[in-house]
Amino acid sequence: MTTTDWLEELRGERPDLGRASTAGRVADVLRTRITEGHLRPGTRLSEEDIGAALGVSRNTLREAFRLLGHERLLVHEFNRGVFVRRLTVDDVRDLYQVRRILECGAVRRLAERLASAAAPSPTADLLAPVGAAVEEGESAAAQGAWVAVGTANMNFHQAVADLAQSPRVTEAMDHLLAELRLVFHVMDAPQAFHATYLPENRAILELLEAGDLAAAESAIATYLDAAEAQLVEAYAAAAARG
Amino acid sequence: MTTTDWLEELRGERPDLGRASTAGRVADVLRTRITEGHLRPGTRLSEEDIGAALGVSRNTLREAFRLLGHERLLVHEFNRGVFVRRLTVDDVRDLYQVRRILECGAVRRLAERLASAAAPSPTADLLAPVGAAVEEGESAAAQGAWVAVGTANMNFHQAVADLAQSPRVTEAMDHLLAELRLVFHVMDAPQAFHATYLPENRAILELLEAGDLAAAESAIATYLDAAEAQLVEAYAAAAARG
DNA sequence: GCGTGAAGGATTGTTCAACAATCCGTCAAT
DNA sequence: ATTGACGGATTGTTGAACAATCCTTCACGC
Repeated sequence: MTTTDWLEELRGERPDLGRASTAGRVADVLRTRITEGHLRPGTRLSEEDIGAALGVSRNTLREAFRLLGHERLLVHEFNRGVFVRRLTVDDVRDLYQVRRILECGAVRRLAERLASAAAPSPTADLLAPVGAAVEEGESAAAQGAWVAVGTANMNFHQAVADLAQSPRVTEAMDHLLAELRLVFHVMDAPQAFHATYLPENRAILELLEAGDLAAAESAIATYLDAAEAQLVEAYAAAAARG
Repeated sequence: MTTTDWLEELRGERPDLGRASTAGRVADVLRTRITEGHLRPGTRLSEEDIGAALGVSRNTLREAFRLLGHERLLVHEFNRGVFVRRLTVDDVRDLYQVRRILECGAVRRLAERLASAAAPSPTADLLAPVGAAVEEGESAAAQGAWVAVGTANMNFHQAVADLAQSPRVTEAMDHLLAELRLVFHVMDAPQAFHATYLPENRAILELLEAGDLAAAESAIATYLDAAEAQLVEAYAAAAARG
């Protein structure tokens, strides 16, 4: 192992060091509680109450709110406070519109990169995260761990977007999926929703492994269309009830 | 005009009402100075100095910094302060990677929407902003207003991305172009750079108007490849000098 | 000369307290 | 039922204070 390897490894741990910010840690705590559904959409987050509960000052808490606001998990209404975001049906449609562009675009860019390199199919290490997510989902389903099935499904699509090998696409997809979690917790049975699409994930993986990226892209598109339709219907019904 | 029309119009003015925040206005001021090149990349923004100059407290200024940090115009280094972002060559490549996905994706989504509606070509009002940006650029070039040529070019690509009719894509493209402005100000002659591509913009517009969206998408892709190559070369040279 | 380490100043991180501005619910009046 | 005024509660913003950290300088020893 050379010196530059050492340094390169250390670079990877730099983000952990920067985590010392109090506001960042507060944001982490709130983010988890939101994405895991303990804080329902529409809930108002009182500066005083939460500040007292977490033992941080209002100013620091405000910085945490800003962080989550830009991730679209919170909305900030002037002179009224911050609320856990409540997504409209139009928001859900838009999220899937962006997913179509991002996920299909990632596969398409990968295809063009392979074409210019005269490679027949993606290398195994590129697809490793995708395959891992597929198996993670299947084994979770076998054990009946439905929550884990949901996160595995998210990991799968995150891995697909990561095929673009673009830090900005990765981050955008990360935020996008966090937003989508807001929707899932309003539904009745998000478990069944995710389990439905496990076979499709494997089919997409196999198309990617076979190097038929055009078919994979098209499979993702139809997957997203179906998921959007099902989700919009279920969400509209849930929203109508309250 | 019915009552609901009135109300719908008013909804569009809601964002203007929320603009009363001091931190938001401070962020606006700083954003302009950064994107217009008055604050060079790498510059450190002292909390005390800027707070005194703008007449706001450190806490408020911090909120403004946080806002711009999430737009990637500023970088925040713990215990060291905030700096105007200095983009690496890899950042430039990534920005163009995302542009390819977003702009081409927007056209592609538009094509699929037209196909499902059995429409031969996009409606005129959809392409109006694109056409306006093209003419804006050409008339600015005729008058030698090179700065205006640059903004017109940005408007063109923003308009292309807006074809996706997705609020999130619009916002992402907005932030992306703001980031790119950081690069242009480091170059020697950004004017000539933008002027080169005026004819291409018109060609893309005509392909869109003709309804040949596949050709338009491919034209955008080659445009972006060329622009990226030229920009990366110029930027690397400028970065090497200092 | 050169790398090491300590002292000092400057800047940021965080908290606290205070006041102004704004919103929300209540209640009375028309 | 709508309007208008009042009062409590919450947020917006400020200023000051202290701890933690970084950067510079300078002296020291090899």
